[in-house]
Amino acid sequence: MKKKDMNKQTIIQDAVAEIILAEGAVSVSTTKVAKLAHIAQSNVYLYFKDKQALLDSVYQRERNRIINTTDIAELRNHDIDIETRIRYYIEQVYDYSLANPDSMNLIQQIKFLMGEDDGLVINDSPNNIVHELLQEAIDNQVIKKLPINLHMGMVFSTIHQHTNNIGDQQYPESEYKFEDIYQFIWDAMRIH
Amino acid sequence: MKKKDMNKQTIIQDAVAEIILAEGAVSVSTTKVAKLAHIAQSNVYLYFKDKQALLDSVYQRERNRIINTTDIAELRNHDIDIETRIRYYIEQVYDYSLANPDSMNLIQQIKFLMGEDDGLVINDSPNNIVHELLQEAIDNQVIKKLPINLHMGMVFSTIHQHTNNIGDQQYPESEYKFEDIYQFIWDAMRIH
Amino acid sequence: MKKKDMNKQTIIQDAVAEIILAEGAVSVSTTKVAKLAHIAQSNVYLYFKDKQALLDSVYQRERNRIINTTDIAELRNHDIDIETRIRYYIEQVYDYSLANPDSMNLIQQIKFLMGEDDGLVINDSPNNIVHELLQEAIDNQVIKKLPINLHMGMVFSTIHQHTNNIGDQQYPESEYKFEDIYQFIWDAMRIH
Amino acid sequence: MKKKDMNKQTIIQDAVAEIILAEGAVSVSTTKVAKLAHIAQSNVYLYFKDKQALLDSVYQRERNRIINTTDIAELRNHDIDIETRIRYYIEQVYDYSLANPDSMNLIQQIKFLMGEDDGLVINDSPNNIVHELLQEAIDNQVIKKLPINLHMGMVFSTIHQHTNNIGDQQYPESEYKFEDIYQFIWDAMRIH
DNA sequence: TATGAATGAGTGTTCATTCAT
DNA sequence: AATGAATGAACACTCATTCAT
Repeated sequence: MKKKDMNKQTIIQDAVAEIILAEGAVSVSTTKVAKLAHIAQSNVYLYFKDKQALLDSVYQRERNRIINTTDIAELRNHDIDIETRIRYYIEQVYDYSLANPDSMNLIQQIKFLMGEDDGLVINDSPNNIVHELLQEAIDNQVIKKLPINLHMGMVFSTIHQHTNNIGDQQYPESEYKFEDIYQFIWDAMRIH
Repeated sequence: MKKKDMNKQTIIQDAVAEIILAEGAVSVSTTKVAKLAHIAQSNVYLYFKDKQALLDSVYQRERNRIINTTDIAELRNHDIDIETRIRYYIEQVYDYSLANPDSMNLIQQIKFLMGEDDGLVINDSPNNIVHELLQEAIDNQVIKKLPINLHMGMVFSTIHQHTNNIGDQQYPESEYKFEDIYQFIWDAMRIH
Repeated sequence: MKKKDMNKQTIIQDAVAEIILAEGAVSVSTTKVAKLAHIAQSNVYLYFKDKQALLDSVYQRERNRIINTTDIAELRNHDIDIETRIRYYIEQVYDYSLANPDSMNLIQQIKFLMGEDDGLVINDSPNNIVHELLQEAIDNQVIKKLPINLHMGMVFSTIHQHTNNIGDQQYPESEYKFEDIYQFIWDAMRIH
Repeated sequence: MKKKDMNKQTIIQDAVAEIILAEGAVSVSTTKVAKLAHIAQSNVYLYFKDKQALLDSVYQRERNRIINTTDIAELRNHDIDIETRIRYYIEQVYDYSLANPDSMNLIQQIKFLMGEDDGLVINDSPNNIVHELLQEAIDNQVIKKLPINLHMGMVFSTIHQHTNNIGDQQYPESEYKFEDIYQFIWDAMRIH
């Protein structure tokens, strides 16, 4: 049993994630979580201050997964052409989203539950790098002078929609190449 | 009091809308609705079969507002250049969204609560016309051969994000013209 | 439409009876009754003081049906042999029960709801005649010296059970003759 | 306090039984049960899945009481004369009913609430033995060839009525001996 | 670390009844 | 005579959270 090695924290977080993906974030309750994690209900409060903290932690775990999976450092590498760096960024979001379709859904669900309405656009330090990158691109007149969250939101929502389409088996992954999606996004962003 | 003229149905729906916009769809409860509408809780069930029906009705009311506000018929007018029709469609979404920023948020919130994950993309008859339009555009090689919900999702999410930015006073409405937003969207869609 | 001739009282009572037979007396509510009778809920109170009065009236209606259907007078006819009169009484209960199986169930259901636990044994004036008859039979040492409600309860419960068995299609009505049932009952009552 | 030793399950079940006997099964509500058991209403759900499960458990508890109190095994002992075995069976029902008058009422009330209309005749394994016994008696022409539930219903309803009469203080227990009741029942069943 | 027991506040929903029209 | 609107009380059930052990 793999589960034996995991610590309880992780088991609980997994339960939360499972419920969110199956029934939506609204349906998460300590009762259900405990049942799914095979622990006592009160036990949840041993590992998490309250339900909010629990959801936060699941959210953060997913954020970290992204950060650890993707290579942000390169985005700051000014030796690389800015257009290339943006493409690299989009590619990473694309790869991550296809490899971890649930991850994006989790983040979206939790953000929605918490009442944040900027969709998948996340404002934390790793994303600040992206923010800087896009700001730089705007300043250098590489991409359109529009609010940065419009640029980012478009990247996320497009890729996420595409990933969900595949998950819903609307078409096979092979139907569209990265290049197709990238062209769509990049055409929007760039100055023609 | 304006409210005196309205019938109770409307008053209740307004209460629901108010709560959704202030606290999110998750927070809607018959208790709160009744309190805000200044009626007894049980009274809600005089006008709506159950909570689901209540939410549905609020959703439909918003849908109808869109349908009645926008001019779908023209989108089918084959005398008009297809590119112009798409531009016209985007313009309508843009105008509606700016004029009724809450409307989009209501729809989004209710859809989320009901567990539909295609965001603001709506699959009902008026939207089928849009669907047809975009399909025609794909067939005529006017826009990129990509899933239609990618095209539509992009229209909605971009405009909605922009509208929310204005609502959050991140910048004044005057900061960006329709043309700016349109260019962003259209560049993504069209074949270059 | 027959219903047009009936007065509302009757229509309402019919609705109550229908609900009781289909779902049990517990399920009777003014809401359901009104819906089934195609009248406004408040209208019920135009014809009946309250729910209790409504149920009482349905009960009484059934009682009267029995009284009007059966021939009690003969039971007091001392020109007739007492044993014959008892047989006649049992025969009448039997005939009525087979002809109106719902009637007995209605009475039973309503009595249950009202918390009277003497089953189908009814203590009102027409039954007092039966009571007298059986008392006379005890005094004359024709039937066993046992509480009269034991005698009566046995008559009712046996016949009612038999009727329900037929209703449940456990066996066809033809399977047992009145004589079979009568023998069972009479053997219990009489002194051997 | 005796109650301290009992576990909560039992306390709750007792509360249910008390309400049923005092006000009828219809009156059982989690609110009342909790109040009587001196616990919070929500606490009921700690011990019972739902109200149905609660009622079932009270029913089963009573069934088990009967099963554990009575001696069914002997009824199958073919070394004993069949007539004697039936008498033994009736005696056991009689003894149990007098010793536990509430028990029968509880069972009757719960069965009625659940919409089972075969009265006190119970179709579970211990009663199958009685069923077998009576079938055997019919086959051997010891008792009348009538539906078995007519035989059993008569045993139960007669004894139960008698017990209730005593409970209602219509007459003292001493007024009638078992032999009197038995004769009444047995005369009905047997072939003369 | 772990649990079961406990609870008050809240959920959606149904009910019998009243009243103005 | 008839209705629609209104309501407070009750219902079964779920929840997040606390606490003693």
